Amino acid sequence: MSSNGPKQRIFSHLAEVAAALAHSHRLEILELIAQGERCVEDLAVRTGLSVANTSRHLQVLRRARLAEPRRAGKRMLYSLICETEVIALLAALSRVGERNVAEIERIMKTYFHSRDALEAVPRGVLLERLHAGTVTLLDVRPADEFALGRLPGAINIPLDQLDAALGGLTTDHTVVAYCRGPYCLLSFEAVAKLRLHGVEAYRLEDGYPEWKAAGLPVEG
Amino acid sequence: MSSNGPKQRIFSHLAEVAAALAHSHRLEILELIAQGERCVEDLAVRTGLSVANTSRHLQVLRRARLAEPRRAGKRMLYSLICETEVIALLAALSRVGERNVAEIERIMKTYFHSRDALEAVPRGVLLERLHAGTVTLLDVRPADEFALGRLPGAINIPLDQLDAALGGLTTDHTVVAYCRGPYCLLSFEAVAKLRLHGVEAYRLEDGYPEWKAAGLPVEG
DNA sequence: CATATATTCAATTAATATCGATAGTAATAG
DNA sequence: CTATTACTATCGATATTAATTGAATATATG
Repeated sequence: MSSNGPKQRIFSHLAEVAAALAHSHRLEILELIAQGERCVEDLAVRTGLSVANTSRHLQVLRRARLAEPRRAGKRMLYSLICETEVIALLAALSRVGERNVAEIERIMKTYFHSRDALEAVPRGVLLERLHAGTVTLLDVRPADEFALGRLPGAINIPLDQLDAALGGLTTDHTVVAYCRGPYCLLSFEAVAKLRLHGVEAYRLEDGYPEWKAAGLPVEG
Repeated sequence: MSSNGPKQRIFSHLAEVAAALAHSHRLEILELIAQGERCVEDLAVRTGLSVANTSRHLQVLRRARLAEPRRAGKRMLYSLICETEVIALLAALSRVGERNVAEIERIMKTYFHSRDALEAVPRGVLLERLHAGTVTLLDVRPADEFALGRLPGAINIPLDQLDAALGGLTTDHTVVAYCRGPYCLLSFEAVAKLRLHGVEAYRLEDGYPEWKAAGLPVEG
């Protein structure tokens, strides 16, 4: 805790919010609930953490007022509070991290042998092309996340079903793939697969939560 | 540290950046060096921390690549890296904190019995009124911070000299006061003093670093 | 070399993450 | 209505990590 001035006390409160972001598991949880509300066990399974640990992390997010549960029967469904602001904060963190921590760039480049090749389409460009009808919009997240909310007109082929679907896919259109957010790898891999099959494919820069936070229309 | 996927590793890096923000002393240090570069001892004096502790905190900021020193003789002068992004991150943190942590509002209201009365002037409005020449711009930070950089046309009367200066102050103009940033209390107190003396005074919302980060012109 | 300044070290204290077990709390089966 | 089931939260214990201080070390100046 703190001390004298009101300034110190305010900084302490802001520091608590930052502390809630200061753990990779919590960032992962935030990315997940940014897709839509999720119960504790669900989050535990997806993150590979124990339920007790997941619950503990959720309490931390709750105390920092970043996330909030509502009861639905036996479950507690967690979601972001003030989605727009929280997502903006995560985006600002990513931007600083990306610019400052060269390691992040390195990981991206190592893992995907050519991140540059997997060009990102900005939201504005996608909007135009959706209007013009010159693009197929592909959501490669798991089906249940798709069900919780999606970009308008998107079709859902989860990444693990993409290979199977590629056979029957007719592609006179360019494909734009999206997933959970800037560090979700699903869309990267999807674009790589699509290109191997000769499809002209691109990633949407950012993912569903950022789209929604930008006030753009969503379905679901 | 972490584990398997590249995603986990990226989140770990972002978490390190967040961890660097997760301490009130470091937030205070960041606010100070956002005014301009500062040596370690200087920061220690201003924050009331020991030099060793200040240095330690600066190393944390350095590792997170939020701040960076340059040598100047015997001193190491620290400043922000990528000012614009870092200030945007701090602003996003403040916005979430302010909206989510009701306590912050409460502190502001308790300390200043009427925060609302101390209306904040947005940057755009100030720009217009500066152009029109209908406003006196007052920088109430310490003289050395003023020397490091300031808004164009501002006059400097540090808060602790304001009472003395009030006698000789002729005020046919509205006064807009600014200081270090949204949680710096100097401008609040200045506006309160000015109003007691019958001057029509307002605070600039945010402070010098945010002005500079917005790409607006500065002097110095 | 003596001085001023900054960093690092060693040691203490405090906070956080994690796990396994236990204790709520709400739906539902009887 | 009660007992059971299915989740979630909390507690106690341990391991890890962070903050702070005072002393020691390093780095530049003159």
